Amino acid sequence: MLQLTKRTEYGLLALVHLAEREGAVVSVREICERYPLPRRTVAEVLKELQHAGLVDSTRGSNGGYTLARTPELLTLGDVVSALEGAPPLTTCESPIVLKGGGCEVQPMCPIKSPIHRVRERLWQMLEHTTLRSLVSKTAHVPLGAPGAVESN
Amino acid sequence: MLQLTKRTEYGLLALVHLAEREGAVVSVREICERYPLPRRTVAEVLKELQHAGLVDSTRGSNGGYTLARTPELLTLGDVVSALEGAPPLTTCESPIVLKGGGCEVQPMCPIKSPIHRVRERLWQMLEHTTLRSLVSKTAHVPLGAPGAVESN
DNA sequence: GCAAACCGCACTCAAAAGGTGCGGATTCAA
DNA sequence: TTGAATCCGCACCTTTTGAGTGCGGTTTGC
Repeated sequence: MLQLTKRTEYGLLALVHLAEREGAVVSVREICERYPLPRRTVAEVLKELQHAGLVDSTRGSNGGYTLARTPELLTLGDVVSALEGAPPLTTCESPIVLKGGGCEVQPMCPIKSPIHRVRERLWQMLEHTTLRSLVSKTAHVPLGAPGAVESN
Repeated sequence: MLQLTKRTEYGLLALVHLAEREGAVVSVREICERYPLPRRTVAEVLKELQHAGLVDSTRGSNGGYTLARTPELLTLGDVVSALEGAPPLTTCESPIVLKGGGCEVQPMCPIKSPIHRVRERLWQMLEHTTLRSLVSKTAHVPLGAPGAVESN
């Protein structure tokens, strides 16, 4: 499906919240008090984002996460590629080949190259959408009412 | 995943082949002799495309499919929306809402509107990619060697 | 009549996505 | 020093979605 995964949504929401808190160390708990998301899954996503170098983690009692870069330098492309991998968009390269030597020999199957163009345009779009542009227009909402999800 | 489904690939390949044959009635068998695709699944996809009005079908012995419109008027967006449905890109509208009234009351959750922008741009891209642009640059290859897949 | 093609329901199988159990390590503060 | 809050990491389960097939039927041309 041409759709972002829930994990990517969670990651975006978490990053938006981190950006709103501007450098503060933010715990998973706080994020899940702001948004009704499953705590464990969000934690896993943050961990992946940390491994990808998008956020830094602080362990211990007052630990949590912070953005590793400014929101201007964090793009949707970074998030998607960290959580879903670079998008192949089709599996054309692997199984589907023209009979009698098509894609393999002559790298110009009738469908592959246009799809590649679509993919590249999509990818450019993702890479030019910064986290800042996802935050800037929205008021800096103070912490909302508590109530995480894990307890369900 | 930010990726087209195999069915969409099959549909595109089939439509490209239909376009190459310029109005001829093309059977599923012929398509599967051209590309090593599972016959039944391709048939199912063609059927869906027919229900969506993208192709016309002819029943009987020399039956098959033809394009319902010229390749200039058939877009990637038509194909994707016929086979995958209009892309929501996120499920933001349904389950994820800000606590204490966010998306519901004030339709401006910090993540929804930018995602919508991304979605719309992607959608525009799909709608401006015509089947013609997927075919034009490739030579009109004559029928290749036979050999469908169903027999596997 | 027979073969080739499309039609349509429903079903199975496999892969992906989403989420959780459980124990551990680290840090802060009382 | 003890305990609570936090992140860490592996492995597992459940649900959803995607891909493909069984099987019988209908339509059409030779």
